[in-house]
Amino acid sequence: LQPSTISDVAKAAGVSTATVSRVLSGGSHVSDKTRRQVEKAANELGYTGNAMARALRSKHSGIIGMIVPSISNPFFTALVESVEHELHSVGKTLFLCDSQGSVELEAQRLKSLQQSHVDGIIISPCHGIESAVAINAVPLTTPVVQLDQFVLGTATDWVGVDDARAMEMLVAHLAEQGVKSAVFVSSASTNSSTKARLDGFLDVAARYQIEVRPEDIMLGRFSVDWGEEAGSALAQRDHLPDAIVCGADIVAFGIIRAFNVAGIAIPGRVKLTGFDDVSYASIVTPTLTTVRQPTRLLAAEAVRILSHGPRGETNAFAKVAFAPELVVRESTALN
Amino acid sequence: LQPSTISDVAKAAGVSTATVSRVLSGGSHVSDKTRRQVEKAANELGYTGNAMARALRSKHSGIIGMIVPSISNPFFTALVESVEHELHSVGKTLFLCDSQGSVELEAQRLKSLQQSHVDGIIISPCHGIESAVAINAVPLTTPVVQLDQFVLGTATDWVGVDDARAMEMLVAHLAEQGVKSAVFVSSASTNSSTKARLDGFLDVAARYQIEVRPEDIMLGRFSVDWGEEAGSALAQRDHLPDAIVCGADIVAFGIIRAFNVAGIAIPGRVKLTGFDDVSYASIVTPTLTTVRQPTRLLAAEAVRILSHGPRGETNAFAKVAFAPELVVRESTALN
DNA sequence: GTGAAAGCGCTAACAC
DNA sequence: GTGTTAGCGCTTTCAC
Repeated sequence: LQPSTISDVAKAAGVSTATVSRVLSGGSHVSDKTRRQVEKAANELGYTGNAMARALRSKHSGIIGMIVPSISNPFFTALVESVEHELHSVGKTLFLCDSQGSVELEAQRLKSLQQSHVDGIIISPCHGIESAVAINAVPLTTPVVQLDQFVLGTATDWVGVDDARAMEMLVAHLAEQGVKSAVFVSSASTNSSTKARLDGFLDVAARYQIEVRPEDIMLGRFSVDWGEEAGSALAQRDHLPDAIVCGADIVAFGIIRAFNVAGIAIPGRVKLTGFDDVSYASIVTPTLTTVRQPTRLLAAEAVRILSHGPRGETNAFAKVAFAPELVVRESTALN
Repeated sequence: LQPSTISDVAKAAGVSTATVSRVLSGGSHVSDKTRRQVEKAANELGYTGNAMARALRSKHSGIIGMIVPSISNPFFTALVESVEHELHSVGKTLFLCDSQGSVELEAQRLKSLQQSHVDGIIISPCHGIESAVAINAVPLTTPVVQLDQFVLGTATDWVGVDDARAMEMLVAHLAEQGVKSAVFVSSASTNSSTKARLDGFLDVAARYQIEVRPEDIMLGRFSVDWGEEAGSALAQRDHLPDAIVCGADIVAFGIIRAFNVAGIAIPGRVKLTGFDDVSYASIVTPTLTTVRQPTRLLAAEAVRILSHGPRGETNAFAKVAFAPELVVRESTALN
């Protein structure tokens, strides 16, 4: 009833445990005959191996830990799927953690990954500043790569998207559609993505002479609920802006919901844009104009970086920004 | 640079490793003085512990493995979140795997969990029949609970929702709205959820004298794409049914998309229902009438069952079916 | 090509 | 209360 061990197999095959180990792990320097004996014995005993014992001894577990702020945000879901897929193709497995947007939980997860001696960590930090302590507490022996957000005052590789470029494309498109004033709705500006997108937005808006007043910058959380809240507030206003630019698709979904209730037509009265191009962006009504993050590429690059193992002291950290892609849909159509 | 071990701490605190172990794990039978010494030493050395060594020795890892067919299906996302939350509250951690709807991948994941010697497995099987071999291959020492779907010919606990009851509520509601004919769109009937829902649907439809012809049962996959495909096919028909009943919300989303394109009004021309009540059900247009699965309760029960540890040979397996809840929204409104 | 032996870091008996 | 000892199941020198 107890799972069989390597020595059970050794005994059954009439060889030493060392030989069994050799056969089972790549198996160089073993005669074909012993190999077959061992494989037969292993099969008959239903030997599966003990990953912990192996990891304890060999110092690597084949496990990559990943921490995201919210698995229910479809952007992160897609990211996780891509990472999982990518890891699988290099024979590694994923240990997924959700920090629920909490710095404390995030620190806890990070520590737990550390204790599990994972071979590397991919983290989408939940806070652009406060996540620093936890991230810096990870020993340098464990390679870490930040995905999406980059935390100030940390020293790790980073993979993300070129936010400035994305806003450039988005705002240029809006200007083309005749937009003269816009509102920006996103998470708190302590989020590095929001910060970069907001900076880019303001910059490009100014260049296109699109009006953005101080009260037109509405910062809350990356959630449908916050979008809905902001949307309701906007619906109360005496006059609406020409466009609403959101820092994430899920925020835009909230706006759609609020405007549905308020009876405000999109894109008729207001144009709307998102960010990420999650799958639901093409399902909601109206379908959402947004900027696509190349999640496959992001994931592949993050995994590639981790595979290089712990880095030397000297070489600089990688900062890889992928080009986003503008996806025009109904929510910014001309009236 | 190397992470410090228990013997480093022992040395620093001037005690034996056994004492350090006692302090660090609950710590009964230690004097306050030594406890403080040990804690001080551990802190100064930044001791974190090695989960693998502990698990190897103590025979339990504190890790629960979970396998779902598709993490991007928001129903499973919600389930995962709930399970994660529930596990966290009992001090366990989650090892999440995505089988991508593939029986082979599922078997592989299951084996990998087994090798990792997880304390228990929560699985939403991807196939109502073919998943059996892999599930039955799990040693009886590892408690397994099936969530959502139940695989024929397996002997484990199960937690899910009362599908028959759900269809009863749904169809009764449709009948009330004057529906006289309906189409059923879901995954392949080898999926036990689809099977139960379809059986229930046909049963109740007959009772309410709602017409369902053989070609009105459209079985594909649990995905938005399949919904869209089925929706397009329906849109071509000479005359539409009064209602479309979907086996999952995401399938209904596909129908919405297809009907949007085809210019068929919901609920004006056709009424539409989903199943699960994922968060997007209240975001799409029209908002979706559906049946809510109590994911919190499902997760809590699954975790509760696992916490009881491996079961005795004698006692029967639990089959816990929670009551669903009808959620009426725009997609079934009277014209 | 194969075996013997020494641990990886930790916990659980068992002494004292 | 605390230390000593013996492994958990595996990999990896180092002999032969």
